[in-house]
Amino acid sequence: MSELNAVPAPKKGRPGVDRQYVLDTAVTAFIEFGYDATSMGMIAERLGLSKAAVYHHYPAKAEMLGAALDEALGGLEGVLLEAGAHTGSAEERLSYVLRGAVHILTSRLPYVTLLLRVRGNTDVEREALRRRREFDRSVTALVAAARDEGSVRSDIDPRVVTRLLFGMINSIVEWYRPDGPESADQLANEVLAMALEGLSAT
Amino acid sequence: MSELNAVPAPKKGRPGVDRQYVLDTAVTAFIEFGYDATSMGMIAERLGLSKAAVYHHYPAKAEMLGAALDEALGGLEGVLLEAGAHTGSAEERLSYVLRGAVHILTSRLPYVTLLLRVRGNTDVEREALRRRREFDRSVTALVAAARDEGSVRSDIDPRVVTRLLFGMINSIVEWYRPDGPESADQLANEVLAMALEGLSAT
DNA sequence: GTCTATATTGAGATAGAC
DNA sequence: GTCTATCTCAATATAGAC
Repeated sequence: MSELNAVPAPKKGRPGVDRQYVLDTAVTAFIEFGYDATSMGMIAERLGLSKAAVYHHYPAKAEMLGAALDEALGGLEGVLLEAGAHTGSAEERLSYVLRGAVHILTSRLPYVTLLLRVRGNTDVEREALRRRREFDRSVTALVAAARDEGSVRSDIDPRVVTRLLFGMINSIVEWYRPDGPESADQLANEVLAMALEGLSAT
Repeated sequence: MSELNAVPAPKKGRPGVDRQYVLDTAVTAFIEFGYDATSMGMIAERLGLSKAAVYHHYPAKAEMLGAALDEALGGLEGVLLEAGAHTGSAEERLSYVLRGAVHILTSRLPYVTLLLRVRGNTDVEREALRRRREFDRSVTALVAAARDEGSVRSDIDPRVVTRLLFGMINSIVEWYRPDGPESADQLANEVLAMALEGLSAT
């Protein structure tokens, strides 16, 4: 994955920008102003280009969104695949998924941020929501398996548990900053601790 | 507070709609399509009125948003005031706030949903964010007090704890439906259990 | 690969009649 | 309290030159 907010257009040869740089600039603006409120003119201005030049790289605003959402979903689906390859207990696989989700969330922060704001008003958004629901279903199955093992509390519906867990995890995008005082690993440890053991003093 | 999605314009005398009905119709649309993507024309259409008639009730689209956000923030600030009036331990006051937040969230669901999507691009939104941050600060202080009491874990920064707690709580707006199988009280119990005790089987 | 210029659509908001 | 008609502005997207 590329660095977002990188220095201007790190290209050799001809001046101008590449697709990735256009995408990251657009994503940054989408997050700042919201997707709808971000005009192609604003993206063009940030790139130092005309609107028409932006359309040369992406044929529509919605395709930029689609490319960004695919980065986020691909990462999360990858974590699930890796967890499925493990041979340990359901609890171990669940922990792996939760930690992996935090990792994807921090390493692909802008893309996941965008994914979590999608509401499903266009085809691109609906397809992203479909993949996200599929991810949720898989995690819910893992929670149910861990409950059947006896390693996870059984007094709350696995669907509710999963939603609350990912409510906690996903909220990280609201405040985590890669240049902040906290490393991604440290954050993942704290999130796992809160999720597994809760708030109360032991 | 009024019922959202109520039956059409429950009014006596002249036909026509009142401010509250206009607001609730607008809020429902804002949630469905996003604030920016919702046009005054769409709101008018749902009301069975012309755009001009909508402007008779609210002088601007932003004022509808402001009124909705005030409903949400007023509720949360009220919980904080009530908690401050209690004389118990910090832990008890914190539990009261968490439970009260879940209650406001479910009883004023559309307004809180809107609040949680605000990004701060207009004056109305920035003012709402300011009040929300103030609320967060108060809760963080309560978490710190509970930690000093020894009732809350001390290995994680109170600010991180507060953010994760409200990440979990706020995520309820993404899936809770008042007509669903779960009562608001039952949900509050489950959320408190997950927040305090965590996921692991005891 | 980038530009200027423009076609086209729809937005928020207002005027003034009924 | 509601309407029709309209103003003004900005959006997405395209045409065609360089």
